[in-house]
Amino acid sequence: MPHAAAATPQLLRRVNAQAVLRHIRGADVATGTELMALTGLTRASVIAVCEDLIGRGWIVEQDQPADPASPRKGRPARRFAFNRGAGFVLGLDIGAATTTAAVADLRGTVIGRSSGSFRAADIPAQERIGVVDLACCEALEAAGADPGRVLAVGAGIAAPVDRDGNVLVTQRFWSLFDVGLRSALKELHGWTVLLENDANLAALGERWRGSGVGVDDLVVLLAGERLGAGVMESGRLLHGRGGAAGEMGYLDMVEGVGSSDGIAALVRQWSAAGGGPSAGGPASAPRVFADAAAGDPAALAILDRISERMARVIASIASLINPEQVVIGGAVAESAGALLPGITALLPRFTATPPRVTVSPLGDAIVTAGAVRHALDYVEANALELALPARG
Amino acid sequence: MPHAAAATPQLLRRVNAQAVLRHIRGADVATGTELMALTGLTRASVIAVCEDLIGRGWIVEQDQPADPASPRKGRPARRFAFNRGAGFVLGLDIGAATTTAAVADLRGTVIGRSSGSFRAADIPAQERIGVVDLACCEALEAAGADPGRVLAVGAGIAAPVDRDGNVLVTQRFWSLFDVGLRSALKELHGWTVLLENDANLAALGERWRGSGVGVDDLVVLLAGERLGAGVMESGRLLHGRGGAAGEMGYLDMVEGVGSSDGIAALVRQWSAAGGGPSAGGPASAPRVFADAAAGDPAALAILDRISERMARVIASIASLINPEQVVIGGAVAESAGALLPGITALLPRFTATPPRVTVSPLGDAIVTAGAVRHALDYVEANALELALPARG
DNA sequence: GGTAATTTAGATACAAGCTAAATATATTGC
DNA sequence: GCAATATATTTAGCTTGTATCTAAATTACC
Repeated sequence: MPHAAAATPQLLRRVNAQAVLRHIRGADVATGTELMALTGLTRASVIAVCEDLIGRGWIVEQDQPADPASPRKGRPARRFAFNRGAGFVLGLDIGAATTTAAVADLRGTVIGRSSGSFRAADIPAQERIGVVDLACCEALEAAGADPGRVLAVGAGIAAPVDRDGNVLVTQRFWSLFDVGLRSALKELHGWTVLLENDANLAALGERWRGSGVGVDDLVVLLAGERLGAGVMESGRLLHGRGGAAGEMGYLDMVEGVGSSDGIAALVRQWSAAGGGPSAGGPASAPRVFADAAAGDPAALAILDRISERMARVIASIASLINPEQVVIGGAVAESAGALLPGITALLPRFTATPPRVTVSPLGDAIVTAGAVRHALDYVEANALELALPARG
Repeated sequence: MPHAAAATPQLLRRVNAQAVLRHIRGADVATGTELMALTGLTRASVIAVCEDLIGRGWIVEQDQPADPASPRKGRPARRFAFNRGAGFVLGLDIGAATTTAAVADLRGTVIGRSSGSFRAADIPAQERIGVVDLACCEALEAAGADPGRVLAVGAGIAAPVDRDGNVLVTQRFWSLFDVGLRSALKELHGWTVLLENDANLAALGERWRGSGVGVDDLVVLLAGERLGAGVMESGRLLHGRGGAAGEMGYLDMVEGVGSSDGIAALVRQWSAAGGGPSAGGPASAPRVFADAAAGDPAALAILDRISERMARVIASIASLINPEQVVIGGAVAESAGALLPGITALLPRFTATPPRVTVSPLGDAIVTAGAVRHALDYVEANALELALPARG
């Protein structure tokens, strides 16, 4: 049996340092007195902790601001600021056809971005990894960030990933890809890669900087090339046994209707109508919506039909998970706004606990935003264990 | 802003005492050396912690066993044992028609049980509370347990309860009942009542002492008077925004089929066929199963139909939550065994991640078992904050 | 411009809890 | 009875915390 780590005095420092760091991170700059109030520690302890954190590189002591704007009495306080440039994180959105990499500082501000496309669907894993690596390096270059200062990489893929960040072997394609990707980036740059399902990352992103800020029970529908849901309950991502929570590809059949009438079909239909990423047909989404606004019965019927399907899916989620809010994101999001009133109106007919329904404002960046957040979560949780590379 | 409790040296003792107590609870009796190995602490600390726990009444020092069966060399070790009689917990199953109370010691062994019925559906809350209180007192009497030594009361009701143990005001009937129940039991006996949804408690019970032991991603379908699901993900109960997670009453409509064909109808149909609690019609469940076994086409058709409905419900859960196992419990459980092969065979057609499906072995006690576990969880989590009443 | 008031910083004394190492105690085996 | 063995207890020292007192730096005021 493994040791249950004994609580030694050092644990106290770690706990208190985490608390202090969390507050400084949230407040941009903090004084000892503020930290005393926030943490409940004495001044002596707060100062000791801050000195510790300065030594580790996580915070820096700021000069006194020469601004007469805030003239306060008494001896000026030492000002401790979060060192947002102590390192960087990468957020990756690895799709079937393209990959996007985003570089962010430790506050999550994106300071570099780059995309790359895969030449074909059946290229060898080595080439795929090369495209991803190139996107990462280009994004770092654009940000002026040293690859050696990347503390973690969050990566979203369109496959189930369990809560330990592993892809099931049964997912043959992604499995091979992943094994190679993770070890390749580790060997090339020494990076730690944290894999997650793309819909789960979308949920993280939406709760962080989307329309679900502060919502603990949140579901994000990521509809585009495929349909997946990222489910957060009590502020935590749900994975299920094999990471397949929210994989609704098969819901079609469950609905008891022919699969040609199900969700996947809905997305296809929508896409064919110009709402999806591969738009271009004569019946474009804008035209359908315009026609509907003008009162065209055929266009209205299409919208009604789509709204009802969406409402049924959301109601099914509401009955099982009871989220406070459901966000529609992904490629279909830009067209989804017009459907909201219809969906919202239908929901009470299908569920006793209808959630608020919104459309994601994050657009294409929904997965990379979540990937950045995922990497930051890891860095923040392990801050005191991670050694910051010395400033070059 | 509230103080984030500062980590003081006392926290160490609390953490280590919890760890030691947890191990002693699991091992029945432990020596200092064993605890050193399990916790990673030094002997001095382990002994100090144990002395502390003895003083608080949670553990007792056992006499040396005069058994030559285990003749060991060296100085005999002090033997610390969990004081399972330091207090008691109550587990309540509060149904629409009846209430059952179970008394258990701190190991969860049920040592007393009693039930009571409500005279009618519309009796005043005061009378309802009286029935519940009487069942509690009778169960305690049967167990020979002093009501003053009850440390917590877990109570399951057939309504949504949020993760703080509160019933939504919109649930008018249960809301009134609960407010009265909680304060009444507090005033009468000083008990702390922990409310939970009955299906959620069924999940706790099933993971504790049912067919889901050790399963972290578990769903329990509680089918009887109504249909509800208790969902555990990563070993935690899911509540959702208002505690309505798993309330599948409305799934009928979502399935896109007439509600007369849905789940509630399934349960009604099953019940009418004698599978439910209100059995008694001429077409009893045993007869249907017997006929089916004899090859009767009509009976076989009924079973097939029910199996397919069950499979669709479970598949819907599998697609959204991806549990490792689904347990069928409640009044229909006794008849459900015969359906398992059919359900299991159908599942792969409806979901890519079919869970293992089993039938609960807990019978009527499924909710009280979970209620006891719920109360024990509370007691164990707050052991060092709870003052044990002095031995009478 | 000196002085009081105010606010923060730093230093000292002490308490809680843990480790480590030396010493004491109780039992078995010969 | 004595060695071997396993456990218990004691003592010194480390880390981290609190509490309290004194020092420093700035503003406000006369």
